[in-house]
Amino acid sequence: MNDPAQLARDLRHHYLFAALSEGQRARILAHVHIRGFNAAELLFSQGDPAHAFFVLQSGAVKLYRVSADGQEKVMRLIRPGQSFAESVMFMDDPRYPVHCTGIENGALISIECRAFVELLKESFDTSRAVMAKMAQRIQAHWDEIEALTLQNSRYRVVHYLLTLIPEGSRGAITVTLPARKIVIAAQLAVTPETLSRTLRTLSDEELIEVHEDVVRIPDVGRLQKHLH
Amino acid sequence: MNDPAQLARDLRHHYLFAALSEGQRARILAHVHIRGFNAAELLFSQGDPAHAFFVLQSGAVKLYRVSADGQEKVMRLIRPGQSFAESVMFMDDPRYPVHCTGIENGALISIECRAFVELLKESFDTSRAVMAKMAQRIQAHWDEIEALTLQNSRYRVVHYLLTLIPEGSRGAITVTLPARKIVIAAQLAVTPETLSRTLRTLSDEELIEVHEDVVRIPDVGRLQKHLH
DNA sequence: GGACGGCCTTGATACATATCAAGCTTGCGG
DNA sequence: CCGCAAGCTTGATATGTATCAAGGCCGTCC
Repeated sequence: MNDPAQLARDLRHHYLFAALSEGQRARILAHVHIRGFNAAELLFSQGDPAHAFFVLQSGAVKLYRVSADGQEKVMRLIRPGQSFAESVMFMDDPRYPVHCTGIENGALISIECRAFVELLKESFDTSRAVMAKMAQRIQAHWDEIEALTLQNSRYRVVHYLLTLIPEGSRGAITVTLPARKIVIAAQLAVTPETLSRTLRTLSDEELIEVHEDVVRIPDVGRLQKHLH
Repeated sequence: MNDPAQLARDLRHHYLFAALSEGQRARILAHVHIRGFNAAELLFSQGDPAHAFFVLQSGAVKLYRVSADGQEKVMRLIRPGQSFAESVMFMDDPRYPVHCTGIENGALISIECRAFVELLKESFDTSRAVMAKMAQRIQAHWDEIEALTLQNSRYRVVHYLLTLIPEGSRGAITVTLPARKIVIAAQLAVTPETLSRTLRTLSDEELIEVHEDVVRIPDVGRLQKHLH
């Protein structure tokens, strides 16, 4: 897992590195590190000075904020292959804007901001890839703000389930929840109780069947129509 | 207002154009256009194909989404000098992710995406400026998502008032609301009634004084302490 | 193997904010 | 000058979701 050659192979097809030449890739690898982490391990805190951004190699982490009274809002759930905190590359006083904690044992790849920005100067295609990714995130944020303000908790739960299914699925499909329900609830900005009740209601309406963390959707089209 | 030389002067110090050479600036100006608009005029709709992004020259516009039952959420209120929709430059199927409508008569500068991306290829400093701006927006979105999920309406109103005052102000200060209260309420994701009641409560507590669209804050520090 | 502590569910209740409704003010058009 | 629509405020009521509370299940640790 800590093998540099393996790491190079892992990153070769990642959007952040795909457009680089062999030489560039070799150069940046000197500034790429990997570390293991455990479930529940705090990886960084909101406000910490930020000199690197990340790609998750394995396991899972959550990015979240906490209110004064301890309530938690999960901003993103990160799964292997996903990158996060690229934005800190472009800040004047770079600090992580969220907390990051492991939710499953895994390994995290860190990329030094300064070195990667140097690469961006040389590789417009990489810059464009970064900008495209940031544009996607902005879109996703707007969708989330809309869901939080214009839609109710049922909509958010249904919508979330639909995001878990592969692109363009029809008919019956089974998905596995990517984290414990408490974490999913914190991502959807509802209490665990409300999530539980919403899933029960959807089950009673025979729109879904829930067994532990496995959700069967007998008819994707019908569920979509129930987005309210 | 439609004078190209004036337009060139307007844009020279804008972050999107500041890093360009004279030649580059001249070239992009052929792909920059300006148009007037009226209050309440629809400038584009969510889902429209997008070939340009914008800088507001004068007046004001709102970027917003609408729910199935007609409820409106203002995503951003744009004032002169501010740019918006830069993200569409980097989309595969570029479409505006929000509606845009004038709220005061004004003029809008549009910049053709294709031409600007060509410039980005040549000017890393401009690319970096765009990326920095996108990073700022992502930060702002996270702050907004936090405010919507972890904080109540009173917090959002107080926080909003504090964003209106100049950086680092202390003591007494007077601000003018940048739009009608209905629009502000739609931005804060509360009803006009709730906004009205919240402002009244704050007045009763002598944290603010409201006269029409002018808000006097006798003690900024005291208001900040009341963020809850 | 038993006890403890999370996680999840379900029920009862509380509360923040929306909704509905009415009245006031202001600006504009006839 | 009057009437009317739009914006804003204030009051009464409704409602969605949180909170509080209890119980069941399961995995882990002594």
